[in-house]
Amino acid sequence: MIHDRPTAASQTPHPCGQCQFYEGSVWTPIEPGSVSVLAGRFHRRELEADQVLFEQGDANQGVFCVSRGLIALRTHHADGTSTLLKLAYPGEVIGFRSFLDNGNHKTEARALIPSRVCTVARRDAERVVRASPGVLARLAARCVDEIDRNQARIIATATTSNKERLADTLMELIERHGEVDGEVIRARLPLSRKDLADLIGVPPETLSRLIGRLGKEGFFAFSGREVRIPAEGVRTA
Amino acid sequence: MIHDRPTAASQTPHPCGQCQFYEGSVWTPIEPGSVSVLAGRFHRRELEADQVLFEQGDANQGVFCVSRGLIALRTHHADGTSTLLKLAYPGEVIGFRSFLDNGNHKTEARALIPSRVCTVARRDAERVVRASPGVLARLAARCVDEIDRNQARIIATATTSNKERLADTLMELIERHGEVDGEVIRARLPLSRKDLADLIGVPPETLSRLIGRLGKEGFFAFSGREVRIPAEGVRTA
DNA sequence: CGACAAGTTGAAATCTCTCAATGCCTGTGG
DNA sequence: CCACAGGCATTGAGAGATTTCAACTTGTCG
Repeated sequence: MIHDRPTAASQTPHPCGQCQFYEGSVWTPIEPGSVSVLAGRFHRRELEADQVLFEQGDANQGVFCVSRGLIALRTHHADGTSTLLKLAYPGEVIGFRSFLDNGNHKTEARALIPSRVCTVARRDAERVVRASPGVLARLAARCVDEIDRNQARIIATATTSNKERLADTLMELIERHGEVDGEVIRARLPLSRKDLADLIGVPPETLSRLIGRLGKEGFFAFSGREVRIPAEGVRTA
Repeated sequence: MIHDRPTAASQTPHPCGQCQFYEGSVWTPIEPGSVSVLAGRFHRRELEADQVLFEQGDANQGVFCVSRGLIALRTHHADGTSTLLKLAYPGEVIGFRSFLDNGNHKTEARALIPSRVCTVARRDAERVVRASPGVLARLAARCVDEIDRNQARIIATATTSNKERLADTLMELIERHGEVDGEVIRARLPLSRKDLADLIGVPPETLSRLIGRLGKEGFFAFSGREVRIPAEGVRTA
């Protein structure tokens, strides 16, 4: 393969150049010749809340970067139930599992709130990866992150009670979605009770009771999808 | 980088050439020039039962392929408990997480039975990966396998009862370790009760009771580390 | 044989699940 | 404006499963 050498004249701007997550993106640095491949067929997509980006079982269409909003990755089981496997925040890459694997998506990706996603089509992504192995290395790094997260979840499930795990999950959500409001931090959870239950791994009734118990203990205060905690030493991204 | 072209005279035999898992190995195919790198510093190591290959927290020393036996990957928690995260059978690659991530091992690797492991030292592995991006792609594929396994475990924990999960785990173990003996399949489990309990995610006492219940139901018959099931349609690798 | 680890059993407390009923919220149609 | 359907969420109650701690048994290895 012949790599284009950058010249002042021929240089195409990197399509992710304006992205807030350009640093740390899997798409940079790459061979100059690949920039035009990316720039050409790069695609930005707006999703409304509840809109599906890809369905479980679909053939992989490419690699997606979340640039705004929040995407939920779920698997649906034969009996109609589903498990919420992951929340993908801005800066995260999704669809890379099936991209690397050349197979079908094992999860459904659905926007929880209005979101924006940048897509690199499969064929183009493959071309860029071939020319720029660094991209593959960075995708592998994302895999490693995913492995770490999943293992942390397995360990948490094995070693902590449901109530603790709910409290931990809430703290993570509050870090992301909370805002200081006087003496308290207030967060509007982006999840339905059902989804939150899936995340903890209990049925919704049990979640409801866990929330009731946590509320009674006083640290967390719930009202619908809103949670409040005292403002003390909690970093709110 | 200049790639050696293979010639009848200069060709070094691939060090994994004799390995039962040569096909499907992450180390093949590679650039001919990398073969001598591999061949030079390749290292084969025999482990006794219970011997440690690497400790949790150690810096990554390289990439390991299990060629015989069985390696357990565990994490140790602050409170002294531990979780058995994975059983690595012959043909599997371990240590790639920390290799890709350039970090420390998050798990301890310990032989459950006498085992053999082939090692490619970190520096050499890096060299080969740079010259042969295909290796990286194959490591990424192993990552994807790992992600799939972990997700399957998360889903199983969330959707099936402990008893079911124990039965499923036993069937997998029997597939690997069982031997047909007349009307029954007999397997000697390579795991202590404690490890088996870790794998299911319950304390040993609960495991003991689960085993008791499964035994009473009649399909499985236990005696110490041996399990027997009726021989019917079960593939025994 | 004896000591120590591993595994099992007992019993009470706690937690969770299931299923059914009720409450809450929202959007629609009269 | 109101009533009401439909979906989500909570609550109740009983059955079932799990945890914990302690006592006891079994197995193993010197």
